[in-house]
Amino acid sequence: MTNASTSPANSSEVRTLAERVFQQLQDAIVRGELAPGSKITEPGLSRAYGISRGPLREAMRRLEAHRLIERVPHVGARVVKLSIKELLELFDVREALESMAARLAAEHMTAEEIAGLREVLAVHERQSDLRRGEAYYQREGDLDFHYRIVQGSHNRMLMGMLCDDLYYLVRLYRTQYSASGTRPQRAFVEHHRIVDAIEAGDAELAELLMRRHVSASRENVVERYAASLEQQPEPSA
Amino acid sequence: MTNASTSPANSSEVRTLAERVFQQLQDAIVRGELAPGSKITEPGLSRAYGISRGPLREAMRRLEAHRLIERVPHVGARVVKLSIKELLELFDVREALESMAARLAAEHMTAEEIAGLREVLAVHERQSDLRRGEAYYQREGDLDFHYRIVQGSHNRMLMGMLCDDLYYLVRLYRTQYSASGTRPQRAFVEHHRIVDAIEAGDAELAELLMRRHVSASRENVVERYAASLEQQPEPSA
DNA sequence: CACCAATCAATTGTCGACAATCATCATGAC
DNA sequence: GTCATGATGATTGTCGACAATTGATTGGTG
Repeated sequence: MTNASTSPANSSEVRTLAERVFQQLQDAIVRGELAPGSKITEPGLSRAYGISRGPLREAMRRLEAHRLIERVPHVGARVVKLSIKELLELFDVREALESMAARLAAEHMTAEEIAGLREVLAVHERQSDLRRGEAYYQREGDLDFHYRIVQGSHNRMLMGMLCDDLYYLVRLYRTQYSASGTRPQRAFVEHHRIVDAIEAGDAELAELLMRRHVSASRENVVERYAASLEQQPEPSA
Repeated sequence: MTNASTSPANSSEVRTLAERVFQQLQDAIVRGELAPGSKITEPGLSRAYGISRGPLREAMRRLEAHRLIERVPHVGARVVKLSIKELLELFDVREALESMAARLAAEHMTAEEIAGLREVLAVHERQSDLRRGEAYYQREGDLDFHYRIVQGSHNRMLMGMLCDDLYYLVRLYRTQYSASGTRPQRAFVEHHRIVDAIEAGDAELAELLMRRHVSASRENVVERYAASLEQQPEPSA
């Protein structure tokens, strides 16, 4: 369940129309149903979802705040299209925030939370054994892992930034660049070592390992991009 | 000018009503004109600013996204009131993001930007000499300093998070807790050392120094809070 | 006297319509 | 043929009104 959130109204009843259509749009964007860079128009979405423009505008404002769409006054809005530059920026921010999260998790995580974290890794491993090529569970499991560590930081501000904002961008990137299994086995051992450090209460080590983990993931993206450029050089736009 | 922002429409003409009232409200909250914790109502603000509820709701949505107000569906909104816990959370996030910003600044800052940074310190020093007790310029200068380093990171995502969101919360805290000169002289030498590291292109050192700098500021808050508790212990609420 | 329930006022959520602004396309001049 | 210019269509920004939900007040009861 990567859909967990820190916001109050979530899997429980969604009180307002704007809230519901926001979640629907968020999902549609992250899953790639709304193509990145495509223009979205208020009357169009209003008709598509059968609601008025009022709640829809509120939903779009929230999407803008979460950096999933970009708006220009009097012009319109389009779904974000992560450039390679922005993608690397995202990884730098993740490196900063997630390493801090790991450090705080090592200090504040409870025994139950650590047990749950180990369970995620176990499930993860089972699925990784069963279907090696199938990367979907791998990917969702990866986010689940990071999710739990952020939750373990017990820092609500950090949780909001990562779980409510950045992780949706990460998922968007994975669909946009159709990034399949991102170095599964290496990431796996790194995950284990991070949990070990957290369980040992070694904040500094947990922070360092998480930092390397995200950084390695970033380098992986750079390599993939360089390879894709070599194979199919894009025009010098 | 700490009012600079990364958003496109800024000091230039503000195109839309919602944008304008958003900035006005943001200013009013940060300056403490709207008391922390006070309830704000749509018809009330609508009358006060002489606009309809439509643009006002959009402005409030943006304020909510920036964590300056808290909304509950069907109930209402109130100005945020930073608890000591949330304040410390804010400092942890700042430590993570600003140390990363300093590191990136050491790698990417241009000669002109570094010169501008030194100029800020010089102005800062002059004012600090002139009026030692007067902390206002000190404070604004402090934010100016941090501002420029974040800009120097050349990471737009980082700039958005820190300059558009967190720094407004920092200013809100300073008015809310009426925090006067936060250890001016020590912070000053720390600033100088950070610039030295950036100018030398020593990313690791710049990161470490910024980290300590923010961490020390955090400890200062903890001490002040402990002292205030001692002097005037609050009920065990 | 304390506690619970129903009514009521106020606020929020939603809707449809009008005005302002912008992108497009066609027309004409150079 | 190319570029500037004006009309046109659509979209965004703004407004006022109605419906739904909440919190409080008032009245009654144990």
